[in-house]
Amino acid sequence: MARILIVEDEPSIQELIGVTLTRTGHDPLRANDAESALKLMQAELPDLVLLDWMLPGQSGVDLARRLRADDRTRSVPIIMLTARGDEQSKVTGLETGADDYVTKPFSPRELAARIKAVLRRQKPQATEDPVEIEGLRLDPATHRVTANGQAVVLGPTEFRLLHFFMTHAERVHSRAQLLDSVWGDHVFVEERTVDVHIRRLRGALEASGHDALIQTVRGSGYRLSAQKE
Amino acid sequence: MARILIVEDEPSIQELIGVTLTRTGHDPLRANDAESALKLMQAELPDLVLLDWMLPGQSGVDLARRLRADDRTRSVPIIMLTARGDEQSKVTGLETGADDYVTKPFSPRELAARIKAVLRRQKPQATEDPVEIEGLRLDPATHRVTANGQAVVLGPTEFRLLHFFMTHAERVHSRAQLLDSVWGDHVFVEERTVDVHIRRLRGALEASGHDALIQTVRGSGYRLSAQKE
DNA sequence: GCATGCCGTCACCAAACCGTCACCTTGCTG
DNA sequence: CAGCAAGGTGACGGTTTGGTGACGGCATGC
Repeated sequence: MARILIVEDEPSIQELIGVTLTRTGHDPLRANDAESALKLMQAELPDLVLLDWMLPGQSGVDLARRLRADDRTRSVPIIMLTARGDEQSKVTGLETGADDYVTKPFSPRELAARIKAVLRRQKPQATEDPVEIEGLRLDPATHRVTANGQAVVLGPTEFRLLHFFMTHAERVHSRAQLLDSVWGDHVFVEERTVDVHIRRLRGALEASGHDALIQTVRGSGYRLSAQKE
Repeated sequence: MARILIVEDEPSIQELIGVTLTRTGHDPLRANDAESALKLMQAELPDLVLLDWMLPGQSGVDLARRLRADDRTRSVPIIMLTARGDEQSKVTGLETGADDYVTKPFSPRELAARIKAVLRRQKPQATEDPVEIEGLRLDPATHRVTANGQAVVLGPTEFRLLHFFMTHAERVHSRAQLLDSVWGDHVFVEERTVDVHIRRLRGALEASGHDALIQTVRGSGYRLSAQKE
């Protein structure tokens, strides 16, 4: 149903993705590098872009930036394919404005699920643009969050956690969802680990003057909310 | 809880997995090779398959491919057990359609965690839409009920109870029906417990300005109604 | 090698929530 | 209007859930 552009230089992976997409009722377009991807998009905008982190010539990150900088392509959601375990790239990737990440090696089912989720999330659109809430500002380059001139340094995990909250504010997220979105697929940690990071993040935010930004919804999870209740 | 099929020719490992599964509240089925596994699945589909990479006769990889090629078994998630940790076999494993892999030797804890993760991903979030009625707005995404701009915090049970009332408004529900729908059919609690929760819910709604929304029908049960009578 | 920082896990504590009961109020029936 | 049945309500332990401090492991940098 949906037109999905695959930008991936490795033929076998491109093929695997293509088959998966077709089987789940999508319409795959293929490109091997950034240039041909751009050319394809000139003709008609796809509904979603699957973008490999590493590409020959221009990297996937650069391409993502270009897509985000162009008014015409800004609204097209992007899912990044990245090798796993690279903390730095995960954080850098946040700058590019990708909507989701899938770490290689990935399962076709996992990929399909995330595509579905991103496409569904498109409809309400409206917000979830840049990261700008409550005077909070995230700086991916330095892992810092500045608030009221007060800057606090966060650990990588807390940084990604806060970033996720800021791009999905007001909604309640279960520990499972947070593990999925912030820690990533294929990682196995206890759900209670989320609690601890929430606590550390709260501590950091508090130190920067913001209080009670992250609320607990008993039995359901956590939420970042602008208004205290 | 979940029926999990173990396909593993080594008895000691099969036993270890079986114990682990039972301990984590699952229901293990066992098969020693691909053929008996297929036969077992003919009878009833399991919720998940734990598949050894190496099997006598037909390898686990082949079995995975066969399961993925068959419409009937395609939806069953697969976790691969592989002896070697090398990246290549992991990639291959996922290409065959496995949802995750665990490398031997594995810790029972890791296995349990991955099973949980895969099963969790199977049923995605129930993406419930907000329900709105008579100035009341109940939004599962934020887990909030707002009335006239006033947000009220509810406990989990009260939340489910109100949700049920709002999606089944204007009808009278007996305590038995409410226990069935809100608490679940396998829970054993006194019917009078419903009364108490009704009271708590009424209190919360009253605090938000809404009064007499939930009416008592003597001898029959309760009803949520827009117009007061 | 040693120090540092981050992370995941655990043990323990506090608070929230829940089911039940006892007792009171309401409403129906004769 | 007496008597009874059904529902309302406040209180109380028990259980579950989340908060928090501490600890060991691992990686990184010196």
